[in-house]
Amino acid sequence: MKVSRKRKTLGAEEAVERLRAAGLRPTRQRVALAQLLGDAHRHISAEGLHREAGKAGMPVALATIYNTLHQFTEAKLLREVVVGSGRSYFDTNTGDHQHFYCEDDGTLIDIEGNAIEVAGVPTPPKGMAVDRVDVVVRVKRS
Amino acid sequence: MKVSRKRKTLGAEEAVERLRAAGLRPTRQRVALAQLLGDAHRHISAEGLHREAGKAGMPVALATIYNTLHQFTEAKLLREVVVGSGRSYFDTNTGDHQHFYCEDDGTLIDIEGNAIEVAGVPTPPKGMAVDRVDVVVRVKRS
DNA sequence: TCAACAGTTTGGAATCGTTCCAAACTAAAA
DNA sequence: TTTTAGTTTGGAACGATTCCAAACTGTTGA
Repeated sequence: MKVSRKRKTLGAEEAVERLRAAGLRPTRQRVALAQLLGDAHRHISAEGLHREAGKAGMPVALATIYNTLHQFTEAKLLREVVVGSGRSYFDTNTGDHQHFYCEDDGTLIDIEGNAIEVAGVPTPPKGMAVDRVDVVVRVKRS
Repeated sequence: MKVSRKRKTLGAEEAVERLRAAGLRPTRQRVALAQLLGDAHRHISAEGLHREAGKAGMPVALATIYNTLHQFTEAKLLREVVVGSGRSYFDTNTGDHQHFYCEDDGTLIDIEGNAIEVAGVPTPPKGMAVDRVDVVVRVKRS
């Protein structure tokens, strides 16, 4: 039999709270998605979230999923992780951390930010400021 | 008036040489592309190389560009740099180095490998081996 | 309370970069 | 040469994402 692990979702009020705090109008769809994204640290794709919303009985148009994901990212509720062309993940962990990326199956695994360290980043070109330093440790089945 | 800087391309024999060394049959198209990629350190997209080949009077089908770019990458003649979904660059610099990525205009700038250093990469999950550590320093116009 | 408006959602079409395909071609081996 | 295995081609197909204009809905303030 299939073991189904319970996913910790947010309560509606809590979700509304977060949206307001981020300056986003708490629409039905945004609240639903905020609830689904919940509290746990997750790496999810637009397609995946779309499917989940459907299963959870609160279908949201794919276009809205994309809009929302980008708005959430803008509002620092999510962080976008780019690992390959055509493979974009959204990470509910917005804290300081990096990732292992398994090229074989496209899996992402967190690396705690206090474990890894990047030293020697040169001064950015004139008129530019560092926004973020992304580290992707590409691993392969050995 | 427009100043046109001369791009250093490879001689045909030199290109053939490289291809043979990499175990690739030196076809007309591969030689042309190897010549265009030349010696200088460049960051180029498939689309861009396709255009360049056309301008240089040796048009190559886009499908061939993709094939070739991947074969060259496989053969370590190029390195693929992923910075955003749907934006894949090929780097003629296959040595140890990392990149600045300007989110505003999609530009890549090299960071010498001996300047930057990543410490504290945890042991990869069981059965996995580190293939490469990619660092992308995202910068924005300030 | 409700009208009005600005912001949001929607499905479907459009676009983008990339890959696939089967037929035509070509470098290298025999 | 001929043969053959590897390569190239244009166009169709693809998956992910964005665009669009019409319908809808939080929010504001009368």
